[in-house]
Amino acid sequence: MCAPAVATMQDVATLAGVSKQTVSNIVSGRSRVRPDTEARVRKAIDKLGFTPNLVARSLATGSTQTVGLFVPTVASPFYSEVVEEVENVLQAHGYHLLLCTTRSDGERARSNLASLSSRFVDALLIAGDRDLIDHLPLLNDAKFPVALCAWETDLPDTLPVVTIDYEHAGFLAGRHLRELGHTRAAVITELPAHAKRAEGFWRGFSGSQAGTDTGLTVEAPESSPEGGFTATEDALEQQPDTTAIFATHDILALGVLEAVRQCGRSVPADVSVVGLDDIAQVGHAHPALTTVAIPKREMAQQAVDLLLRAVTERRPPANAVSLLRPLLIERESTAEPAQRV
Amino acid sequence: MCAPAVATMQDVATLAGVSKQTVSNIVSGRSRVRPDTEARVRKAIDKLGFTPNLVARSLATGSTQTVGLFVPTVASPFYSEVVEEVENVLQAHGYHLLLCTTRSDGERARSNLASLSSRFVDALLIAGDRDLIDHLPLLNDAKFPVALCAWETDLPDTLPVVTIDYEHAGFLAGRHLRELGHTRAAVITELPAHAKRAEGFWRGFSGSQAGTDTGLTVEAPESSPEGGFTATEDALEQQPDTTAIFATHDILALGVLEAVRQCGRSVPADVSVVGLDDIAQVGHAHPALTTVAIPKREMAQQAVDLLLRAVTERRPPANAVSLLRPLLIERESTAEPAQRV
DNA sequence: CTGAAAGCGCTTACAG
DNA sequence: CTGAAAGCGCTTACAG
Repeated sequence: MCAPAVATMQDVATLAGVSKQTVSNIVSGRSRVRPDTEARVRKAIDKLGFTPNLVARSLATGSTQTVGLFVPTVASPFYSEVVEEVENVLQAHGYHLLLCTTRSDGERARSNLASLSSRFVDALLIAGDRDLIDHLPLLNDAKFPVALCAWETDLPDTLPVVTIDYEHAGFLAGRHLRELGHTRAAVITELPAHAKRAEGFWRGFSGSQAGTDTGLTVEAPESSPEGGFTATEDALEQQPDTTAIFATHDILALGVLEAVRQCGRSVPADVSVVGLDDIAQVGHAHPALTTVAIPKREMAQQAVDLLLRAVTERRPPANAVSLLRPLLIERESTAEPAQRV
Repeated sequence: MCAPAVATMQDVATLAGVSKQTVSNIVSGRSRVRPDTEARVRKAIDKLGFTPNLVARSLATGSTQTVGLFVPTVASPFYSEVVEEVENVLQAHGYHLLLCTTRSDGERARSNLASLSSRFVDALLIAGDRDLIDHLPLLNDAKFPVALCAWETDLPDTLPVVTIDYEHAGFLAGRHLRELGHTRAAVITELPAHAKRAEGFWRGFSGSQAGTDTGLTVEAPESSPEGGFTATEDALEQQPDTTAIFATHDILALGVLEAVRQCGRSVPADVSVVGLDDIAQVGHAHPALTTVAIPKREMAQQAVDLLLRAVTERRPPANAVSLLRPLLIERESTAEPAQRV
């Protein structure tokens, strides 16, 4: 069970009376072999319970069929969806996933990075910008392709990145609310992480009459429904005539919904609410949340493709930034503002 | 950047004018080396940007310093916490995490299992029982130690398992509600997965007078707050005098809280609610949820320790089942039943 | 304290 | 279609 005499290719070969190269050919399905020889070899494989040693194969081929993924955490709907999408794409290409969660711990990130940098993965994808940003230079002499995704602030210019046009995401939310007729909005946000989303929102919300004072921005004390709740209470107190709220993340929006209700107003009759991300649960919220969806699947797809292409073509990936366009999903939390009397 | 001439130990050795074994000794810090030699070698290492090839090392040592983890999904608070705990323990021991999410896809699980079974990981931990159960026999001739955790139904007897005493978890919830004075309860659950939790609950709730008809059990249509919501509406309709509800998972309990409120009753004044798991968010629910905490950290710790001990001692792990005791966390969602007039 | 040899288990050209 | 050789880049005894 543990390690007592594992069969090797050589064992199979001698049992079948052929050379180990023939066994290799059969196992990898690379070159044609006489049917009777193949049958003999397969029988020997079964008998010995032989399974090729992937480490030896990796050393010989120079490929581990594994890609590393760094995410800040997996305990958040956004990143857990990213992880699953990345794994899907990897799997489709026959690759495995080595996962590192950095947990807002720069030192931990650094040491993980260092230990992976030894040809242990064929490529590395880094999602989210919180923890690794200071250690990015380490990556400059990585021995495999590296790419960034879900990157919102401070794009480094030495690495390819596949991310979202977060400013446009905010813009879509703002334009939607303006088009519905809202004129007084509040943005519930996390700064500085979500600065672009907020900027985009105001650009979309003020429309042609840029610079107009059309509302206020409140920072959530934490990235959770509670954070959104508290910030919304603040916002509604400071600006009682608010009819539209944009939360820069769905997680926050969940708390916004609750706070609005708690203040005795209803969504969307009194206040419209828009989120951002489209995490699974907001479709079931009460009311179902209108949100700007982040195309995580496409992002994962594109990032992994980029990386794997570089791996198979043995060249560095093109150093480009690819910005995916988000999409507004209209559900039940937005409507025209009530006629004030 | 990609693969053009990576420095090897031999390169370092010739540059420093020593043999590669000396370099190996220095890199692995294994045996003492003359300070001036070491200095020369370190200089060569820096100059060449040498970093040892972990794959080659693995082939030579027979260890990849990687353990595989199977979970059904990472998009659930329970499993994402398990993943993070496992990674914590692994990291503390200098191991990496290879993650596979099975996504309720038996075939996917099987193929992942097959491809890992080739000495690619030093050990394998399987959490949750939904997807892999049919393929467990494959593991009997795995070439590395395997263990199960977070296993609730149908314990296989060929593999060691570290899990929770789920029946006791239910018992604690039931006893707590009985001790508060409740006599009419409802259990919101997922069957058959959570059967033990429900059984334990009724055992604890009925106390000495076993067999008494003290309430009803309703199955949630899905594993989500909405599932809990719907099931609670049913329960309250079928049994209007319910004063206590046990949800067999916190996720369900979130919906229970909402449904009770929606029905015009309040928690805990009219109805007490107890969950199970203690996922991060329920501490912030309104009201904060009383729940039976699953010691995930201890579970991860014990499972990984078991596995790594087997790895280092080169023997199969003891084939035992270890049942961790959950703990009742009293918060604000439970109280004595109101005096009915 | 340092070096020459053998080996980990595969694969990749290259001959027959 | 099959086999003998060399090599992937380390480490592990074993000599000096």
